Amino acid sequence: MQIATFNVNGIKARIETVLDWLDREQPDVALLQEIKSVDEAFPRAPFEDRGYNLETHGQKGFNGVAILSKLPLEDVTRGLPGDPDDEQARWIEATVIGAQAIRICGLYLPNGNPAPGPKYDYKLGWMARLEAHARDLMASEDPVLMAGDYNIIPQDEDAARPEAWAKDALALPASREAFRRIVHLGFTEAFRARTRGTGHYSFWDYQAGAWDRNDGIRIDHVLLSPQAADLMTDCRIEAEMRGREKPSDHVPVWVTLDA
DNA sequence: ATGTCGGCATTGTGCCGA
Repeated sequence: MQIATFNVNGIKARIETVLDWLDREQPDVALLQEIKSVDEAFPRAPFEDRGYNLETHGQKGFNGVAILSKLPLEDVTRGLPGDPDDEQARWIEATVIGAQAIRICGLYLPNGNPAPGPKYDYKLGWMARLEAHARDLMASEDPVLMAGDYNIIPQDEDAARPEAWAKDALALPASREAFRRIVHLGFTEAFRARTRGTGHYSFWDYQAGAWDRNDGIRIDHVLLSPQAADLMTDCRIEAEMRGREKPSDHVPVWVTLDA
């Protein structure tokens, strides 16, 4: 089973890019972030015509997540538990029914800039809720995958110019600590389980020729519970997508599971 | 630090978020 996470930066602006990608790469499951669309305005038809089941959790203008799946989806839930007053659309989860059932979670973690400030407080609060929910998911002992735009640079090696991000919400010590607390519940960070070293990025700013200079950061991650990690046979970043026509500022990250 | 982009409110362009 091939699963990809992809921050598309606006589904309406990116529709041709995303459809070309689906036709070429044929993921079984795709988790999309920053759809920037309400559910009623999401262009469902071209995805359903290609045989994808589609579940969205959108809002007007910002944020928004979606799950595409060629396999059946069951028990879909929307919104990260822990704060009924949180109106930002950043979490969706569903069970994908393949050779074995996998709980798949798509997330768009808050950016948090500027830090310090209320946006950073919201980020850390959201991560505390994520930790609590991840603990519950881990306790299920089912195969669980949590993937998306984490807006976290886990280590200095995950940035071309770490010094430029030292005071940014994506790399501050408190951000990294919150990410590690989640990983340390027992999750495997899929990419780093297979690839070491510098130079591996999933985001390049649109500004200042960041792609041309390979001035990137790695902020899109896949976390696997032990039961899911045991199924992983590959994980890769599709960096070449950043050089295509009308790219998102993020590229897809893929995992292959023997399921 | 800022060389860009998407969406919104809104009809020409400035603001916000990233």
